[in-house]
Amino acid sequence: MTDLSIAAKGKSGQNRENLRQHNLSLVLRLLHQMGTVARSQLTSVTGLNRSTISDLVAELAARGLVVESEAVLVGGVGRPSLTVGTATNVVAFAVNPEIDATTVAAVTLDGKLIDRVRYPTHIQPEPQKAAQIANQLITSMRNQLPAGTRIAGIGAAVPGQVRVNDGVVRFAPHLNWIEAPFGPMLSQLTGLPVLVDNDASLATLAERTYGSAKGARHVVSLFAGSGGIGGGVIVDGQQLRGATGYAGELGHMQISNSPELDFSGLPGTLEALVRRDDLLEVFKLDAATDEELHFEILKAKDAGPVKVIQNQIEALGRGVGVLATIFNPQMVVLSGFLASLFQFDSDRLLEVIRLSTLQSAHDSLLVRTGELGTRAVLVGAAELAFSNLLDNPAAAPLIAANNK
Amino acid sequence: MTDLSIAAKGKSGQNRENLRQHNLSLVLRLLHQMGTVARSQLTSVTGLNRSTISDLVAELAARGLVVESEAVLVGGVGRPSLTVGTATNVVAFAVNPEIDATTVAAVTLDGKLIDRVRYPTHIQPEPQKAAQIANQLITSMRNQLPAGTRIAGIGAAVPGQVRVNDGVVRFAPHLNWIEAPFGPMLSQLTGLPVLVDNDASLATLAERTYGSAKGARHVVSLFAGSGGIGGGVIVDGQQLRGATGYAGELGHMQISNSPELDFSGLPGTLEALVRRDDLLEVFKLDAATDEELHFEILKAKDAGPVKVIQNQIEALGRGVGVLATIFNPQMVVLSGFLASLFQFDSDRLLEVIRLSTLQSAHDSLLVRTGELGTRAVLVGAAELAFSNLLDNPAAAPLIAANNK
DNA sequence: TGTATTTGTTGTTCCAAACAACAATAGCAA
DNA sequence: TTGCTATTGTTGTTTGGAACAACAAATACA
Repeated sequence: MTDLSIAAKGKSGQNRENLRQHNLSLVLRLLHQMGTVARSQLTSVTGLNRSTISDLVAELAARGLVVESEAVLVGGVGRPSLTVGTATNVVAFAVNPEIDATTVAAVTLDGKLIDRVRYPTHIQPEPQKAAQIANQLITSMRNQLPAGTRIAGIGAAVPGQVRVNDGVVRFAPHLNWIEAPFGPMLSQLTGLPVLVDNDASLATLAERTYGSAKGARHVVSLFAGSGGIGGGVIVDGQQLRGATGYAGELGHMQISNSPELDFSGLPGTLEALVRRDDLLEVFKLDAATDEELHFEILKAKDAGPVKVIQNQIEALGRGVGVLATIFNPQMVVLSGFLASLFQFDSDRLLEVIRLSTLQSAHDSLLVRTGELGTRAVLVGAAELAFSNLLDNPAAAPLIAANNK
Repeated sequence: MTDLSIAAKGKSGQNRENLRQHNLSLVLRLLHQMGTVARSQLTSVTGLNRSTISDLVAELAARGLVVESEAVLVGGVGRPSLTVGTATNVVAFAVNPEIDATTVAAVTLDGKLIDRVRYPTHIQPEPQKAAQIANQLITSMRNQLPAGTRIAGIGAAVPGQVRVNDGVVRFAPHLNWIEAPFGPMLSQLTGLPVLVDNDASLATLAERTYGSAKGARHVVSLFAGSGGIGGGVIVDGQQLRGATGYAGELGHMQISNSPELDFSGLPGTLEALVRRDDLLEVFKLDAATDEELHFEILKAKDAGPVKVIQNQIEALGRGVGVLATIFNPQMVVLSGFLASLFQFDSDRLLEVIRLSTLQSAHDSLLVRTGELGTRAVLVGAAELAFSNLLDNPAAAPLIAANNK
């Protein structure tokens, strides 16, 4: 029998439950993103009736997800509208294993990073070891959270290719992880639900929700760090995931005939041509934070470093041009030392981008730098952990942080 | 005030009307795609109740969009299920202006191409001229359609960059059209609603609905013709359109340092490296149909032609690799003479693709040739014309084809 | 021939959103 | 201060559409 593509995502008929779920989700997402809104705004934005919004907010409040305050936003005629905000006692944990450290953070439902611990490791941690570290940090954080705090889950941001469905890290070159079931491991240890995705994809999500791409529906972003160049794409408001979850590996697209290899062994890719290590080398640095590298780049004057920077700008511009042509996004967001390259000579970078982009797609294109810095990955990971709750506020389980 | 990104698409709250519309749309789409389905299948696929399906089908039947037949699909136990199919008297017109001809076709709601006329022109037609030709052909076709036939609208497939919102062709290099309001012109002449999109995007849509990518949710396709290389992308079942509708111009992505220019003036792009004209030249042909070129390619033995073909295979492989890495699609569909290149040496092409694709994304990748040939563009254009009807079966207007 | 199985049909129930009427709270003008 | 108007929240009722239940119809099979 012919397959039914349209309904491929399962039962796609909509019934009353779906409808209620959709509207609850919509309201919670709006609050999650905007922090605090007048109830009257919810009616005008959603197009739903006043009494319906009243009902929806009441249900969310009964579930402890939102709080109604008597707050008075003065100004207009008429009865002042009540103010609604997300509960501050619902949190998610973010986990970010890296080559030299594993970081854990706690983020509230309204996007505030309230706790953050970085646990340095001397060598790259095995998956099991990283999961143990994360578990310890999370356990300690749970106890420090105020009484009554509830946990939505854990989001893990991994610098590598992740099978999003089952939380298995297929290949993380810097961590030297291959087919590592990091999500299941961490879930086993903590007893909390764990979702895993690529770090750059999650940082993109954070920039879209809270950062320089806030509210944009079509975004391409490039994140650079010691682990190479990662990317993320937002298509019509949704993360691009692809058939098996590996989409958005923008650092690995070939843009040149150059034989230089990237960390995954592909030649002539963006990641092979725009390398942090090449910058460190020409600056004669052994290691450097992003901030240190940023200042080195901006104050570069000698011919050697300038030449390396200029070459990387050319390659970056080419890459951005290709992506802008393919995706026709509203904006491209550059983070990590890519933002430093942009600031070093934004005119030239924009010119290269223009020359590599189909004109139609270039007309409306914005190029920006990321706002969230190192918070992006963690906030994005928490965003992932909240996704179940945001999709289905009535059904997603919340777990008590402790028994204070 | 902060903008409300989530609700950016307008009122996104769902009420009962939306719900009914969604379910009607779902059922009609299923029938549209599968042609004929047992009613019991509709219940299992949609997850809706038997009586609800009964009600929905009855409403669609009352509107003349579907037909219930007593047909007996024998086999199973139990009472045989009624068969439902789309009405055959609902058609859309497809218009495809090209450099040397303007083609018009009539396609039924179940995807059958029932009429097709190609009107050759000696020089590339002005937008106004092409609209006039299309109008004449459509008027004539309308009169030949059986009594009672109703028209959903017109879809135009243009070889160039199209602003989908308002039907303006921003730039079509081969037709030499710049900022041509082809959609409004044609709508004015015919009195029918007209939607316009890029030809390759529409062909992709057709392959997804009826061709070799039938039912796939993540597809990248490349179409080659005399007008260069176009592309189309399906992301999670939806066409990739981008912020302003120009996304998917896959022929214009730079994959090499080569200085050769494509038809839009960009160097080193896929279109610049994989050129139909180069093949014609090495075969010493002045002009050729796709079929003639296909045979020339497959029987090529001399060093000269073989070298050109091999070079193009290398470039095509590179391009496909980049796209597979970025999108992680289920399959890549190649059409036009790209399919001929594939058949000439599929082993080598697949090898080049493998070498240019991130392994994770390559694991599950399928490469196929298009099935629909020259019908793809026309069927896709009709698909576009049907989109309003399929999205909202209860509200989209249908116009009598004639007054027989 | 009878039984189990599946589907279509009809009348009823149920639920979430809309609606209507009214109360509450603000600004503004006399 | 006192009305008047404008806007929002609340409460009780209505409504539309999907689910449900019971029954009839049509098949395979023992």
